[in-house]
Amino acid sequence: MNKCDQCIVRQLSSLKALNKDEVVKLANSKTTYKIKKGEAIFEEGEVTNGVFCIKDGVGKLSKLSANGKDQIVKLVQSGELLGQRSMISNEPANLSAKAVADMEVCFIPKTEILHFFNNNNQFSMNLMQSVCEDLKESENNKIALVQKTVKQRLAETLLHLDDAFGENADKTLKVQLTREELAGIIGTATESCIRLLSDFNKLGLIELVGKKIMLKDIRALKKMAE
Amino acid sequence: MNKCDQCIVRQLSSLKALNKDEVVKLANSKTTYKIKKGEAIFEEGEVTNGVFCIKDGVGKLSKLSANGKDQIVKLVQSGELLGQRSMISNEPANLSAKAVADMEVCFIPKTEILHFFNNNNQFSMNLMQSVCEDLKESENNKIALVQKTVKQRLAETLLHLDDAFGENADKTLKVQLTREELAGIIGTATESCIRLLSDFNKLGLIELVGKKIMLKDIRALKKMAE
DNA sequence: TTATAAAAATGATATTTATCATGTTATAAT
DNA sequence: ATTATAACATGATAAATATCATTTTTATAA
Repeated sequence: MNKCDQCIVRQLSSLKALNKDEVVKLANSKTTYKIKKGEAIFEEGEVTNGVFCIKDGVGKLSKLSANGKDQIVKLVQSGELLGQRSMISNEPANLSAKAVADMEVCFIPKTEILHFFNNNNQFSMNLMQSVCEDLKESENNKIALVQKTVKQRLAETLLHLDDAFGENADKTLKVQLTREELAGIIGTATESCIRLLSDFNKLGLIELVGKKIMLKDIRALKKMAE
Repeated sequence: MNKCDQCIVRQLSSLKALNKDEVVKLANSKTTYKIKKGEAIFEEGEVTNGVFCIKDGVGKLSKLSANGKDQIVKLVQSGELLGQRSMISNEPANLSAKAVADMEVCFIPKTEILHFFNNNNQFSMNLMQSVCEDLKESENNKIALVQKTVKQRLAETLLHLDDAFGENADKTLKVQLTREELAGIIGTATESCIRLLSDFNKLGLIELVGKKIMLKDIRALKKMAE
């Protein structure tokens, strides 16, 4: 009957622990809206007062550095929750969330989430595990960033994008990032990123179809990444 | 009466939310032991089945990389809990924990912690916030690692060590890391780390007292770090 | 105390990566 | 369609950092 019940976020996120009554409460308190590519869901430093469910699209969590570069911390996609950390820590957002592709999101007020957290052990456990998962990912990602060369990081990131977001019918990567954004993920200068993509192209590891990227030799990319 | 009640970990960590009865339960289930400098509390991949309270000493959380370097993710000190993440995620440890200085730790079995988690909302909230804090730190640290030069990272790290662990009577840093460990924190080659310390020394930013490090010009170090 | 190993230090050099300059191609607005 | 703008691309060069070699110093064990 109500829409939240069938929502992908409800199926994939911590919200799967909610019972029928709780889902009804959820559906009544949420607000849905659309975010165009390039627009922000929230900005670093903003008080969000709730979490965002990503129903559709792809977003990036990033932080602007002193030198003006936008470091991308994580890409998020449909099914995921956003803003859990700052809600729980009672702090303004540490990162900005912006749409990389057109998005549809729902906002759930903090009071609602905290109510579930305090009354549904499975939900609080799920939420906890999701933050723990983020922490583990962040730590491992950090190690990779420091210990691998830019070339290795690029190979690794391309494989991850393929794996996490899939491919279009023409075999190109579904998430379409600008070279600047890709550079922001691997933590390098845009020119360096472009140059390496060219190299990969010449080596037959990938194929550049306009701005799109097609992975041609996964095995070689994997070897390069490790 | 019981020792856990007055313990520094009980005062500083999530455990502060426990009531008297719970602390008694805690005291009865814990086991205390000592870890000598260099020894491991647990290793990457190990199933820990509980958390560790750090009563005394300093430890490092690190991960061995393919090229044989030990990347240090975080230093931990008395008052902190260790192994929360893998316990909650139900996974083997993602990182190794080793003593940088002689340590005294208590082990608390998982069943105990989970019981508190499910029956004490304040405790679960505290635990949650502590993981969230770790996540935020990890993300910010990651950004710093990628966007700052090795020189900036070294300056930043020295300031952080001074701030978080304090100084000896002779004004040298209290945590005594080898140059290799320091390099492992800032993510660089040991030689590069040593070379920069020499430079800092010549510039009057720090003074090298044997293997110990004394910060001489905090203001200049801060300027260098940003 | 002496032998031995580990840690720290420094030089020479190679490699990686960033920066600046400039050109090209694609995209969007008029 | 035409112009303006942003994204992509590539060359030349500089700067940062790693690697390898060697020496000095410090710690540790026989």
